[in-house]
Amino acid sequence: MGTTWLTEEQQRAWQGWLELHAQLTARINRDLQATSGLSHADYAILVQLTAEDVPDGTLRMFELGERLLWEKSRVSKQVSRMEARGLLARRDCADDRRGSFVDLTAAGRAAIESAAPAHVAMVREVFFAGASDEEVAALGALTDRVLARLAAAD
Amino acid sequence: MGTTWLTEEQQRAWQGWLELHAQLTARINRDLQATSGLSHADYAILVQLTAEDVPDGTLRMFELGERLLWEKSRVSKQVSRMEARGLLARRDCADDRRGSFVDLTAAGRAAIESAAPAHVAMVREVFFAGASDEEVAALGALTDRVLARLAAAD
DNA sequence: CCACATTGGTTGCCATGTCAACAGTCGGTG
DNA sequence: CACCGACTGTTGACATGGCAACCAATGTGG
Repeated sequence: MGTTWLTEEQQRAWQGWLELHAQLTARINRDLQATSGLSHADYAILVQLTAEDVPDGTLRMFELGERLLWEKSRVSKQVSRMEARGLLARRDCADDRRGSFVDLTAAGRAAIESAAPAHVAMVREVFFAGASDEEVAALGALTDRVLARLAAAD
Repeated sequence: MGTTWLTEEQQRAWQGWLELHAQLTARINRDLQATSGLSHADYAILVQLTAEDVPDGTLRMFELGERLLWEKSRVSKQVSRMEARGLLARRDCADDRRGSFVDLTAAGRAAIESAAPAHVAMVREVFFAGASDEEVAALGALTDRVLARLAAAD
């Protein structure tokens, strides 16, 4: 007996997933770049620094990494690029002399405030428009389940 | 009146999508790399060249690009890398002297035949295990709809 | 038949991501 | 206190992807 392959339905769903993944990422980056000059990675960092539970717009490098599930080197380089563009500022940590704070600058805040409405609108119009509550719930359930399996196998 | 944001449910679903996207991609690449030394991009190319409608394991460069929805430069570079590893071979096209065929080599066929079972098993176990037919159908419907919207807005 | 747009493919430059190595710091334990 | 392992962050080497410029070949309208 041979390998168990995917059913026809699964095959289509999986291909659809992969294609959607690629197309949506491309679209997000293109839109963000065009409307605000930000990459999706820039946007993700700015979202964290303007989150409700970050009232002062400041996080430690490692906190950014934990929140975004990014490698520390990725955070470091991303912050460096954004710092060079004036969106962020590094600040030494007095308590732990290894550490660095990342502060949102006025320019950074302006950038995400300018980018967010169009980005959110795009997500709503492309991703959620026409989706029933049941579909959204099903998607949520699927992602939670798959993420749990991914985490379990690590 | 302000911007229309996402509902709580949509917010969670969207964050879940983004995280799933990141985690699943990482997992796929790690697994493929570990079990067969292939990247997901390698695998995608090999899948096309071993597709049922490609009986001779040969495609033109541009056909690979169309099937995968990849930029031509991406195809070119990917093929170069795989050619250097002996998984593929380029062959000049007699009919159109600009063109190149890409031929699957024996090593390339062996590589995907060795990689596919574990990869498919992982997809089944992580992505589809525990999913009802309704969930798979809902996912398929969602991807089709979003892809249509993405295509429409281009 | 010729001028010109189009197509197929490659290349260079830049941005980004991973991994591994490193440097400095902290903290707990003997 | 001294040591050693864990933690924080940076860097360099390398792989990859997008974009634009480019070359060569094709085909098409006049």
